[in-house]
Amino acid sequence: MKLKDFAKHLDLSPTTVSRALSGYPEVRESTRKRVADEALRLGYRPNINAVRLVTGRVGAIGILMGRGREVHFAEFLSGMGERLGGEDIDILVTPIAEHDAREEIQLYSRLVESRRVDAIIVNGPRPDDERISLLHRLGMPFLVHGRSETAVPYAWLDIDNEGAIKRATSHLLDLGHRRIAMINGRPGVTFSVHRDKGYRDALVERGLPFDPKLVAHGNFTDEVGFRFARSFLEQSPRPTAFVAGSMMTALGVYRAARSLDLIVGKDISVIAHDDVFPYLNADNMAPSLSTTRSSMRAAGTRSAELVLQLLSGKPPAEIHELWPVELILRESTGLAP
Amino acid sequence: MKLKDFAKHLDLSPTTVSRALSGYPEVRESTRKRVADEALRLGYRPNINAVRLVTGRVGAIGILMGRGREVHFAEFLSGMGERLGGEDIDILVTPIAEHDAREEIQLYSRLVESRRVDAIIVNGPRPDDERISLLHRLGMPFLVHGRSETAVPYAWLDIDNEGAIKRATSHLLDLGHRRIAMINGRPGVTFSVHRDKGYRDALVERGLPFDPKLVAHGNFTDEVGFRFARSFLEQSPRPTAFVAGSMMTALGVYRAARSLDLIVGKDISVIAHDDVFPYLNADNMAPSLSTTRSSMRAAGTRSAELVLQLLSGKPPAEIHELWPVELILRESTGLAP
DNA sequence: AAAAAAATTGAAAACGTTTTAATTTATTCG
DNA sequence: CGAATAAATTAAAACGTTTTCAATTTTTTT
Repeated sequence: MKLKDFAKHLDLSPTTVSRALSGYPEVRESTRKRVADEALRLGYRPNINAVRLVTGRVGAIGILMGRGREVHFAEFLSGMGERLGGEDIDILVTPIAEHDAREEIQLYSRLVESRRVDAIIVNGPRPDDERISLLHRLGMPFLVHGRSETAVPYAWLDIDNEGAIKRATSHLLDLGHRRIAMINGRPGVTFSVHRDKGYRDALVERGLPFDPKLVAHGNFTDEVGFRFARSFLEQSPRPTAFVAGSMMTALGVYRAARSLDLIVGKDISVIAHDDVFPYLNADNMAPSLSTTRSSMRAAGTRSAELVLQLLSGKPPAEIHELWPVELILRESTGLAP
Repeated sequence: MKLKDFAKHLDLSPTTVSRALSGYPEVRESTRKRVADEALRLGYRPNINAVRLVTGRVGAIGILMGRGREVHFAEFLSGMGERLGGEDIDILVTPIAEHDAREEIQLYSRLVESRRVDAIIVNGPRPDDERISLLHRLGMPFLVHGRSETAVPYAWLDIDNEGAIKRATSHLLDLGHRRIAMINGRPGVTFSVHRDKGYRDALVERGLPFDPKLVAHGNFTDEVGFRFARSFLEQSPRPTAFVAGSMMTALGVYRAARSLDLIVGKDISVIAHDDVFPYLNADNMAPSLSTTRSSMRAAGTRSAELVLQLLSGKPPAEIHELWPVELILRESTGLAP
C-alpha cells in the first residue's frame, strides 16, 4: 500500500500522515494516534527507497571486513547491532581481501562514491593511515576504532593499549620476572605499536634492557601463539613470562608450554589481552588466564552510538574516547621461578 | 552531478545516457563509449536511491548473524564478498541475540517488511524451521545454507554432513576402534541431526551398539571440546577415538588428551570437521589433524551466486546443491591401541 | 462577538533515476 | 529515388515519499 492510498483511507492528506508517522510536533495527538494505530493494523510502512531518495540519507553504516580478524570483527558487529536495533539504520558489510593497501583505498573510495552509506567505521588503523585522509577529503563522516597519527581531525574510540600492556608487564616485573616475551599483533597497526611502547616503557622504567629477540608480531591465532612461544622457549635462558596479544595467542602459548612439559603459572607466567568472546572464557581455561580485559562487543555498541552522534552533526574533533583496560589476575601468573 | 546535467554536458538526453550506462543494446557503440568515458572523467554515478526507487530493487542481500557461530559466519560472509564484489549488491548484516525463536521470527518479519533487502540467506536451519515457511509465505526470495524438513519448496546449499561423518566413523572402525565418542554441534539444528545419523549409521552397519553416553552436543568452541573430551575420557573403558564437530572442538580434545597424558594419534584418534579457516590449519597442528573438509568460504561464494540466480527468476525448487565432503587423513588417526 | 494568534492540515513541488511510447535518423531494397 | 524497415534517440510519465509554503480550522484574547 502506498502513502496516498493509506492517507485516503484515513481521510487525511499524505502530508499529515507522513508527519504523524515521523513524529513531527505540529500534528494533533489524537490524529497521530489514529494514524499510528491504523498503520499498524493495515501494515503500512513507507517505501524505504522513496524515503531515502527524498531525504538524501541512506540509513546505513558501512564497515569493511578484512581477513584474519574475523573473530574480533564479528564480535564488534554484534555490539553495533545492540545499539542499532531500534534505529532504522543498517550495517553494510563489505568483505575485503586486504592484500595491498592500494586496493583497500580503492574499495573505500568506491564505497563513498557509491553513496550507499551515511558513515563508515574504519578498523585496524595504522599510524599513517591513508584511509583517514581519504574519507576526510571526500567529506564522508567516519569513526575510527583505534587511533592513527594522521594530521586531519577525526573521531575515534580506542582502548588504552599502551597503559594496559605497561601495567601487565610491570606486574610481571613485580613478580620477579626478568625475561618477558611479548607476542604482539600484526606489525604496522597502531594498536601493536602502542602495545610495544607499553611493554618497552615498563622495562625502561625499571632500568631493564629491551631485547628485540623477545618480541614477535603476528595475527591473533592459536598457531602464531604456539610457534612463537615454542621458539622463544627454546632460547636460553628462556623467558619466564609471556605477554600475549589475544586469547587465541594465549591458547597457543599454553599449548607450547605443555609440549615442553612446563607448567603455566609456575614455570612460566602468561598474561593475555582479552577482548571478551562469549565462547572463550579466561576463567575456564586450565589454568585460568590472567588478562587485560576490554569488551570488543561494548566497543561496537559505543561506536554505533558515536556514529549516530556524528550523523546528527557533532564535530568529529569532539569525539575522542580512550577506554581504560582492566587487569584481572588469575592462576596463569605467579612468582618467577 | 545529476543525470540531467551530465546528459546536457554530453548533448544527449537523460534517457540515452541512462541506457548507455546500463548497457542496453539499442544505443550506438560510439555513443556508449563516449558516455562511459565522460562518466569516468567527470565522476558521474547515478544516485543509488533514485535507481532503487524506480527499479524497486534494493540491491542488497540480508543475512542475520546469530551469536555463538561468529567465526563461521565471518568466513561465509567473506566468501559471499568474493562473488558480490563486481555486482552492485550489498550485504546487509543484522546482528541478533537469538535467545528465543519468537524474537528471531520477528526479526525476519521486520527485515522482509522493511523492504531493505532483495533476498535473504537463512543460516543454521532446524528441521522444523519456522523461518522458511515465513519467508515463503511473505514471498521473499531466500536461500537456506543447510537443510530443513519444512514442506514448502525452498532453495538450499548444504554439505553432505551425514556422509562425511559416516565415512569418518567408518574409517575409525576400520582402524579397530570400538568406543568412538562424538562431540557434535548445537542440538536441534539440522546439520547436527545429520551428523548424528551418519555416526549412528556407521555403527549400525557394523552391527555395533549405539551408546548415547558417547555423544555430546554443544557450540563449536575449544572449551566445549575440552570439557566433553575430559568427561568422556574419565569413563571406563574410555573411548579410543573422537569425532569432533569443528577445529575448535578438536583443539579442546587435544588439550584434554594432553591434560591426561594421552598421545593423540596413538592413545586416542581424532577426526574433526574442518570448515577451512585461514587462521587454523589442520596441517599445522601437533600432531596434524585428520579432517572431513569443506570450505565455508566456498559455500559463501556459491551461495551468493545462487541468490543471484534466484533473483534473476530461477525457481527455488530447482536450486538444490549437496556438496560432497573430503576425508583427509593425517597424523591424528591411528590403529586402536 | 470580533479580531488576533496559534494550531493543524493540505496542495504542490521537489528528490534523481528508469522505462514506455513516440519520434527522428539511418539503412535497405525494389 | 522513394518507400519500407531498422536503428538510435528523446519527451514525458512514472517510482513513493518528504517538505515548503499556504490555507484552513481551532483556540485565545480583547
